[in-house]
Amino acid sequence: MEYQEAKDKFISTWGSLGSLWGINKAMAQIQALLFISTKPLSMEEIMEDLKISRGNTSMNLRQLMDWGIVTKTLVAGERKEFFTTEKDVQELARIVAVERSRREIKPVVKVLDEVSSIKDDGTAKTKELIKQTKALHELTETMDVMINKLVNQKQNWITKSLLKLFK
Amino acid sequence: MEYQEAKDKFISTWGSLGSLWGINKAMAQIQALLFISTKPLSMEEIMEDLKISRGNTSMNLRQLMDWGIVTKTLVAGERKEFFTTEKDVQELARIVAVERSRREIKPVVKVLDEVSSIKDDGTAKTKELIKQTKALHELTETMDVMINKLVNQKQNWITKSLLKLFK
DNA sequence: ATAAACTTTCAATAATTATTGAAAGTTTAA
DNA sequence: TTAAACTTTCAATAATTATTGAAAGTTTAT
Repeated sequence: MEYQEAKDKFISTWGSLGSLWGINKAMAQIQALLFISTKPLSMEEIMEDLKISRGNTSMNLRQLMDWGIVTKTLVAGERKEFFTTEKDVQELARIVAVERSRREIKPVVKVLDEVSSIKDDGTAKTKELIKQTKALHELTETMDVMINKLVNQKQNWITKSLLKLFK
Repeated sequence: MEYQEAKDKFISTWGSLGSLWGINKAMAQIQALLFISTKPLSMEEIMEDLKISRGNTSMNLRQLMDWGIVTKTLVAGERKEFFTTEKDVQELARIVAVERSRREIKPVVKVLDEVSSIKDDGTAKTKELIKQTKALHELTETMDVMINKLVNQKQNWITKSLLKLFK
């Protein structure tokens, strides 16, 4: 496999994985492109390489910056903006985990808490709703705590966690 | 909040969470409905409760069965089929984790392995591609091992894991 | 065998989500 | 200032994904 083929394969795989995880394709592909780039890229270069429009590139770069995965970099002597992504995989994974916790898990925990706190009117169906959503609430909250715990180990968190689990 | 409102809120939240995670809305809603039901439900009842068509119900029930989350149950004296979902949250989480590992993570690990194994032609961009995809490969594989490790503790795996991590 | 009761399939359609591109907005250099 | 260089916004459109519903398929009881 040649460089170009490998590159395309990586970008497209990362893109479809992204959309499977609620991150849109272009966003994932831009990140992938920056991830394997040896230097910061301009909007122009990204558009050209991925064959996507200026508008699309602009919007998705913004989202990536909102996630804290991509940052603007100044390139000496250049007027236009250049972009880079976090290059350390562990730090990348940390950011993604924290963001997903904040955006997706926490709101669900809140709803589960509300739903499981309704007044028990004594009927079987109400009891079941309360019981099951309580269990789900507890699970989701535990998972969230776990993620945040894992992720706050900073240095080498994945390896450290793995070791603990294997004991 | 009354029973019906709480039920609707739970089902719709679970539904949108589902679509955020690459599971379609109807599929997640059917599972949610079964999860809080006090008895097995027929296709008829599911259709009616969620206001979705027969075809949609049939297809999504099949998917839920493929995932191993929903099972057909025979109800004495009834000809039609009835459905139930796994009611234990920890077991449910285990099944989902194993399935996602199989369906999503493993194929990506494979691609990353292929891409990171291309011949190093000495250019900077090839070196960078290899380096970064290798790092991603290692990360993804470690995470996959971690998930499978977590999940194979069977009994009370989440609590057990949390304890280990807190030490 | 037949027909009623039920489930599945799948082409057509609807709903949702992503993408474009050009106009509006902003920044910088001279 | 002004105008060129650049970025953002957003209504229109395209692409994708989900849903319907009716015909075809299957099972069961008689």
